[in-house]
Amino acid sequence: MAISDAQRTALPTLEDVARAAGVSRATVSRVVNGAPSVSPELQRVVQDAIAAVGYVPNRAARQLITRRSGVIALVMSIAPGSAADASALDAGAPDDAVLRDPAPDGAASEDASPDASADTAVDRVFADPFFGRIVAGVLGFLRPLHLHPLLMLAEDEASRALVLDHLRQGAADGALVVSIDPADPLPGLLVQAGLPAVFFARPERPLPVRYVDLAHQDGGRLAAERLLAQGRRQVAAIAGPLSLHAGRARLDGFCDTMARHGVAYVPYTVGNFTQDSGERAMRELLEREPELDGVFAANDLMAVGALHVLRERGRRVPQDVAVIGFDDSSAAASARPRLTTVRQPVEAMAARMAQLLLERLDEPDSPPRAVLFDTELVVRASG
Amino acid sequence: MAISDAQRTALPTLEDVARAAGVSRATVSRVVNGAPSVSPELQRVVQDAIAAVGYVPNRAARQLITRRSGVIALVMSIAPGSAADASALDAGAPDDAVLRDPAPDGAASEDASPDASADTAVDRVFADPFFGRIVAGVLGFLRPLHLHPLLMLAEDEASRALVLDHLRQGAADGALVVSIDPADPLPGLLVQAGLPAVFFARPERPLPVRYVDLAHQDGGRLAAERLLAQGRRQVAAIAGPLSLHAGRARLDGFCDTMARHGVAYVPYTVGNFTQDSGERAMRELLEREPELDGVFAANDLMAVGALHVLRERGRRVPQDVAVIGFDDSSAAASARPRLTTVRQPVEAMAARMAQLLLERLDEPDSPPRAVLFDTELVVRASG
DNA sequence: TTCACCACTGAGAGCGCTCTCTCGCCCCTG
DNA sequence: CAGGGGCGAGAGAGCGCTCTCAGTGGTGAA
Repeated sequence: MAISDAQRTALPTLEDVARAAGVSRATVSRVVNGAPSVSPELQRVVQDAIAAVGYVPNRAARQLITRRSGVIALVMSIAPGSAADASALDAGAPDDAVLRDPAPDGAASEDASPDASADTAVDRVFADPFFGRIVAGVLGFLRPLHLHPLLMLAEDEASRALVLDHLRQGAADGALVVSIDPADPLPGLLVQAGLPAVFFARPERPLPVRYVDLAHQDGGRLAAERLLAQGRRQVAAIAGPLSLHAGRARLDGFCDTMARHGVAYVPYTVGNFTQDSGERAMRELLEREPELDGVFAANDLMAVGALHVLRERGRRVPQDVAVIGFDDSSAAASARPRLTTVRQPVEAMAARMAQLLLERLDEPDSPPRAVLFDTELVVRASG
Repeated sequence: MAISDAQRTALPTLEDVARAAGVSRATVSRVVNGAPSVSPELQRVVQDAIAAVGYVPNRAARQLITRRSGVIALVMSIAPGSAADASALDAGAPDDAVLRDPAPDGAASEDASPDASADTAVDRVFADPFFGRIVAGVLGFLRPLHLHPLLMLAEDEASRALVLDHLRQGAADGALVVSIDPADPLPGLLVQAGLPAVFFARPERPLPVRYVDLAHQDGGRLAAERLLAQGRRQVAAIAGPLSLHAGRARLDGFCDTMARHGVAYVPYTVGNFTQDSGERAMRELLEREPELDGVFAANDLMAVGALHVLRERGRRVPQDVAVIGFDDSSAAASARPRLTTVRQPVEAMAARMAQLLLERLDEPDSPPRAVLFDTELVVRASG
């Protein structure tokens, strides 16, 4: 990895600007950084000189002394063998067949896929609409502040160490961590290293950290109330992994509310938040409870899977069976029938997460705080 | 934005390690950077000292002299009023209704969505599965090299300037640019500024740049051949924006192949790559050609929209009408019936794009090159 | 008039690292 | 045994910036 010499042709420095403007380096620096006290005339002169020589400040030099990089790490943390034990599933439908184009007609095309991507946990993370929403939320908040997120992935011992090192080296001023594994050691490591971090969803093991989270239980309640209001009494649930707070709480909220209204028995199956697992779960539930008239899935992807199976089995939605999802992801609106779902304001949560980190950066000694977001029921056609 | 003083408690520097090891700063530096010539004993001593004092190199100091940040910018560039003139559509189905939870039961929850995100072009970009695939591909390639992508968004004059400034300031060594607007000035600006950049898809206006792209036309041909092989002759197409090369070429490849096989008339409608536009297009096509028996959509999202409309209209897929999509995105596999589609190896393309950038960084004077990827037909159930 | 006090600007010391240059040492050769 | 070559290590000069501290000139109060 050589040095990019090409246009290293001596970019202008503060010194150059100072010379051009006939002032000192310090004065130019003051102007560049929103001068607290530089006379208007000099300010003009310096501004002109900056424009004339085409000066841009060198981030590295600035960071060296200010100890601020102006970068925020966005860490997607997925430990292998995690709650998403989905590795065995969905590796392409069995009926898939790839017809390779035998002879590209003359074009100098190159088939350059060296390490053909196996469909790993990693790919699944980025394929989930959840990821895009997080990014959109973070970016929306950071952009006006002229900050940018550095995307990092932690999936094993090595990459976790790398993330920690990068942070310690000052590659970023702090980390926004989306951890989707209850046994993930990263949160603990970050705290231990004293690195500024804010989490999406509370860590599974209690830690004195800042985080944003959702009133999951309440979401489950909303779904239950909706089904109850429709007179559904033979309901079932497709839960998320019970090792995750989100998985347990959504289910609990649903079941508790049902129980409170006299529906004591709520059969459920555990999925892993993928569409395929939703399909499997729905099949199993129909097997067990052929008469069911309502289903609550702990996320939209699983709900969509349930929708497919119900259609395949000739059940009409919502006439025969009502289906309620969770998240209000893009999948909910594009499903047919459109999915009634419990909204999780992911973008707003992600934005808030970023805001919490900046607060922590500005006031290192402020006590850790958490922000809980409320859910809403988005009523569409499925239930 | 004050300084995070908390643990600024004098991180150990090279100097400290040198003292601890009883050697000079230079020697420690050599060891840290894969010493070309340091005696094994000394190496051991230094390594131990590094571990003992808990040293991590300071990136800023290093970057200041090496002029390498070890960061790659990943720029999503969307000019407003672009090909995706989707602003008018899909802003929530009209039948949506939000039931706000009136009284959260006591919990100290906070409804903190200050700038409630309007569904902007930005959100749409990140909601598209395409984005996740790009990220996954880039990350897959960069990660083993211990490099990280800095995510930037360029959507208007101001943010474009910001991206350019950041690059000039050395926030990143180069840029990977995904530009989804034919009129986007960013590619030109980057070239003009002499900044290292590689593009996903060729710039609409010819520029001497590196890029990866797809044999779009060939993909259209594959789709046509598939339909022809099934004896479909009343075919139609849902095209992408014709202002984009991808939009035109996919359509051209499809129509040309049809023509070559005696199907001279191929009605088509232009969509904007969203599911909604696919639905609208399908409705229009059915209106115009009630007898059609095959549809080629320029991407999977639009194909899924077509699927919905066909079902709604009582057409069986694939018995009555065959549907072929493009991209082989997650939407294709999760649709019902599963979507036959032309695969675009986005992950591999993104990885290659990153590789091209690193090559450019290593050899600034190497001539711009492009890499074209081939398509494949992925046969599933829809056609 | 004198002195304290601003308000503004300049000088200079580093931030932590890399890299060139130099030096010392050992080994090989004539 | 002297001289040359090569290798390993140290010294020191910055990279471009910020920030403290000192200095200058002007003003108002004593």
